[in-house]
Amino acid sequence: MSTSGPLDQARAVFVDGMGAASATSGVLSQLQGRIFALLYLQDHPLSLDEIAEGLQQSKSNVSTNIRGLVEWHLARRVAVPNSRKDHYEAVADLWRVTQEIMERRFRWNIRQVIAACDETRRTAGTERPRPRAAGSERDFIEHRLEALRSFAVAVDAGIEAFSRGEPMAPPAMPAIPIRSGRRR
Amino acid sequence: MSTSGPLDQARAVFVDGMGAASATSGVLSQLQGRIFALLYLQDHPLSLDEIAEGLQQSKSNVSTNIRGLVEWHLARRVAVPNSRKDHYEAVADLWRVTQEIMERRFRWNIRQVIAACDETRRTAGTERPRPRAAGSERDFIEHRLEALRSFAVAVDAGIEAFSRGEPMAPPAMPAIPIRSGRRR
DNA sequence: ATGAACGTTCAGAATGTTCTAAACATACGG
DNA sequence: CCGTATGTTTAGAACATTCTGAACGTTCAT
Repeated sequence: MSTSGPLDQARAVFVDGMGAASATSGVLSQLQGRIFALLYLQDHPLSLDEIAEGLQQSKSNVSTNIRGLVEWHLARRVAVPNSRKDHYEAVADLWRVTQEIMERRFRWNIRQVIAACDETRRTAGTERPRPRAAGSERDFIEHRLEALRSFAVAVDAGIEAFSRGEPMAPPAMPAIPIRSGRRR
Repeated sequence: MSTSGPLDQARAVFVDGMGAASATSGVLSQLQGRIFALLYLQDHPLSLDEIAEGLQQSKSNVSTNIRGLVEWHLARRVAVPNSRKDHYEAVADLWRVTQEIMERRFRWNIRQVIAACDETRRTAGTERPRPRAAGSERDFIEHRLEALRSFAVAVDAGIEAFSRGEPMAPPAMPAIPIRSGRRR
């Protein structure tokens, strides 16, 4: 068993650091961050058991958490020739992944805000044509809702620009030699 | 007591919607979102008790949660002339607030990633000059760390651009009549 | 000084999340 | 068909977060 060469030690540092970052990211759990980190510094796919053993977690916990990673397209399940086990590798194209997270997490979130504004306006506006003397207060609310809504729309557009377009030199990741299914 | 006009009903919808959005934002708790929503649609500051009553929460809970809102500069504590109570109002300049959140939350988070890369590199590199025959693997790790690091730096710069500069028409919020310290 | 009006802190209850081990399901080699 | 190897589901334990009411400290009017 290859216990703790200096490279494994480095991996441990990375796993901890990325785990901490993930825990506060609002996107990934700490464990998902740790799994990703472990995979990311590996030049070959790892099996569930290897991951579980490397992170000192139960297989079932790794299994459920890795599903999230695969859904976010941060990891990929790959077949390894002479093994029946599932193996996983980190996705190398971080830009693509980031786009996806922007789309599915942040834009979705900001659209919740937009939807809240719209729904509120509908409630405030069409409840009755002019139920009682509250003209000015109603206008104030309308104004604030419009302000928030247009702001949210602007942010949404901004995220889209950042995500869809190529805002600041997508790092390109020039062909790392991954050797996706190797072994033997 | 002015229980549930159509405007209050609209506020309730808004409070729920923003609460839901906040709960998944990774920045604010649900209750913080609800407090902000309540304040945002009010043309005058509210006291702790008014907030607590409006949201059906204990004063202490509102007290602790509102502190976070004030720290994020989403709400402001204001003095109201003839009352000893603290009063709070929502901040209207959402752009400013968003900048702050970008800075303090997202950029800080991405720098964690950068720091993790750097620390890992230090661990992998200077542990010993060349401890044993693992040349290629070490290079692979170095390469991946550099890829992630430069990506993170690019994203960091992107957030800064989005935040510092004026990316897409900062909605401007043209002078809403707030009547900050009104009453009587 | 005294007491009423406030906001905050704190201990514990209520709720939610994360983790484990065991049961279960599925495929595969004999 | 079996039994073994494997991934997934599930029940509940461990842990964390959120909420409440009571205790506390401060301020202010009397």
